[in-house]
Amino acid sequence: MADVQSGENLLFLTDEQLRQGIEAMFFAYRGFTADPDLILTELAYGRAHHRAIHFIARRPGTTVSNLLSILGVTKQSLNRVLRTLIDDGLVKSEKGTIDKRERHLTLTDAGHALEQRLSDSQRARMRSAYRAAGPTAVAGFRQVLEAMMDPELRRKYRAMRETDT
Amino acid sequence: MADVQSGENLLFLTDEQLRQGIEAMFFAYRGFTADPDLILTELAYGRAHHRAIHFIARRPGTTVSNLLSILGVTKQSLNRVLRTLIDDGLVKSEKGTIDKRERHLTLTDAGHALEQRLSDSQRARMRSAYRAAGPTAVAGFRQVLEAMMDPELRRKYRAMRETDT
DNA sequence: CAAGATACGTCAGCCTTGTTGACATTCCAA
DNA sequence: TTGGAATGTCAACAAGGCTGACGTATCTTG
Repeated sequence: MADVQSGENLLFLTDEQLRQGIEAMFFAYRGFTADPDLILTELAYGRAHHRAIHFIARRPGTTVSNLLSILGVTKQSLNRVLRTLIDDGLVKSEKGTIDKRERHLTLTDAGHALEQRLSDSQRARMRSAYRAAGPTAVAGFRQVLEAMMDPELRRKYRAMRETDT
Repeated sequence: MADVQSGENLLFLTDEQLRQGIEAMFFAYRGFTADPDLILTELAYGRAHHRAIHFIARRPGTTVSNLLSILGVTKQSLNRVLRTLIDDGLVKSEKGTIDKRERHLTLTDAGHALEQRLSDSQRARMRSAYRAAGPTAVAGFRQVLEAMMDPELRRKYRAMRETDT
């Protein structure tokens, strides 16, 4: 009985099941990025710009180094992207008043407009996937994704949730 | 009553919930690729090599054009990767016997060895995430991911599952 | 059989986005 | 006042996408 039970419960841990999960992640991520990518291409931006815009929108006034720790890229890489966004008038960078070394990043009106377009398109797909799968599935989806993150990123992810739901 | 019910059922569709799902995908995908990336870096390969190896292992004897349709890249891009894998003796390319225009791709022993290393490391994380979240969550995870795919890729994903579970 | 389509390879060049390394500036804090 | 942190920037490089063009077998079809 214990054998049968554990056998049944662990079926989802076979190598085959795991591999299917891996492939599902691969294919789903393509869908996940497909819609914003269309908009970005049209504007000669890339995913890096999207990511920066997303997290600046999420945390207005965030600093460069905070953004770096979330995105996990080098400052040179981020800076190149920020440079174009600032020059194009989508992002505003302001010296900190408390700590004047820091730059606080916010979206301009144009930045907000683009952010809205991008996240609308991405949310549309998410919404239809959520709707198709239902609330229980969505809860499971979130649980597995969270368990898959590196601890450090999970911490950041959760912190981002708490502060402003 | 109908209002309350639909309100409750649709809570998982608020913009905030959707955005959290989007961020979860972003952070989880980083974890998803982190472990194989370590191995690949050490061998001077990239994710593109991993993807090719994965799907060749999954479908031994697959053709170049089939791989192209799964990976969604240009033949030039794939060819660059395949070239190095063939030259390094990880992949074997053989003219088709029925249609001699086709090249059938298989892994060599060395190719299998690397594939094993890569997928072991990726499955380990998957397994621990699955274990932490439990079977119900995993079912939901898979459902949402499938619903998120482009229809064409969902077709390919399902086809890959059916043929050899 | 001739003509067109298909599968594949390859050359050349371009872009985005990541990397390392080096160096300057500004400013906080001990 | 001095070390270190936060930021910006220059330069060079690589992976891995892309387009366009061209060539060569090999099927397929009229």
